[in-house]
Amino acid sequence: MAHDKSTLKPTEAELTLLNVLWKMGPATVRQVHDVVSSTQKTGYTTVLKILQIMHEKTLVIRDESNRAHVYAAANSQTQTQTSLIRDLITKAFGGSTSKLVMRAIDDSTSTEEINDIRQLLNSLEK
Amino acid sequence: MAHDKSTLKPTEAELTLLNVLWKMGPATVRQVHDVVSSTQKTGYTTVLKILQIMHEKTLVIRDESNRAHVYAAANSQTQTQTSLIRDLITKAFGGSTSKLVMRAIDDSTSTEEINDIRQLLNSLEK
DNA sequence: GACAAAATACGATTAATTTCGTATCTTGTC
DNA sequence: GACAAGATACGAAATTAATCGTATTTTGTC
Repeated sequence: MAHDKSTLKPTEAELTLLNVLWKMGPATVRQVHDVVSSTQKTGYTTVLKILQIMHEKTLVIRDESNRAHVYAAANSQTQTQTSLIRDLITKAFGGSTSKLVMRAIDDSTSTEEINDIRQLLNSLEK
Repeated sequence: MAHDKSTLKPTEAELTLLNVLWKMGPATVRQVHDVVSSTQKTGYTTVLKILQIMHEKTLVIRDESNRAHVYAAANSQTQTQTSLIRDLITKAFGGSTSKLVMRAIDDSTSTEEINDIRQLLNSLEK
């Protein structure tokens, strides 16, 4: 089936690069590679190729005015997170947000996290 | 990198079949296919093959004592949901459960869901 | 303007996933 | 025990994802 462009889900490798771009802001291939390769052993041209593919998919935008192209995430981290979690809720939680939240919280969740969540709920109008 | 068997993440097609098995309990290929094909156009042997692959990966167990093998999910729905959500929290939310919960709840979340989540938080010991 | 450094483009390979056609096996019925 | 129905096994094609080597292009410096 053809994919809906607006809700295109990044692959794992793509998400890794998006995380770098969200953190650093617009960056060249070299800058992205420097960050990524500090954690994983990934070749420079691999990062380049994935960014090029992401550009075709419009997951990133590209400024070509300089020799080293500058890439930036096309969608905000928030938008992407929302899309990913909606997808998971649909496919693994029968569409129930509350079931997902129940599973998300477990013994390893810190008191701070729990309190943050409580505050969030308090701030809701509903 | 080699994959850790215990936290093996089902693919999308595999998750679809697991959802059926969790709902129906142990079932034959035919039974699973009947359910799946009511929603999607998927061939019988495709379902068979995926279940066989899942068996190799130990995502399902198989009772071969009858001619039509009976498949069952190897892990509970709860375990799998927990594993999927942990994975997403790590890869898309920088490890923060509260950030994930913030994104999970949006305008489309019903009052009932919100109240369920409130009750969950109230029932926590923390 | 030649050279070197450093960038992109391109193509090919490998691996994983999904799909399904065909072959084969099993078993109840006559 | 032959047949047919219906099951599994097997192999291969099609797709998507991930990787990287090599070729080519760009540009600052001498």
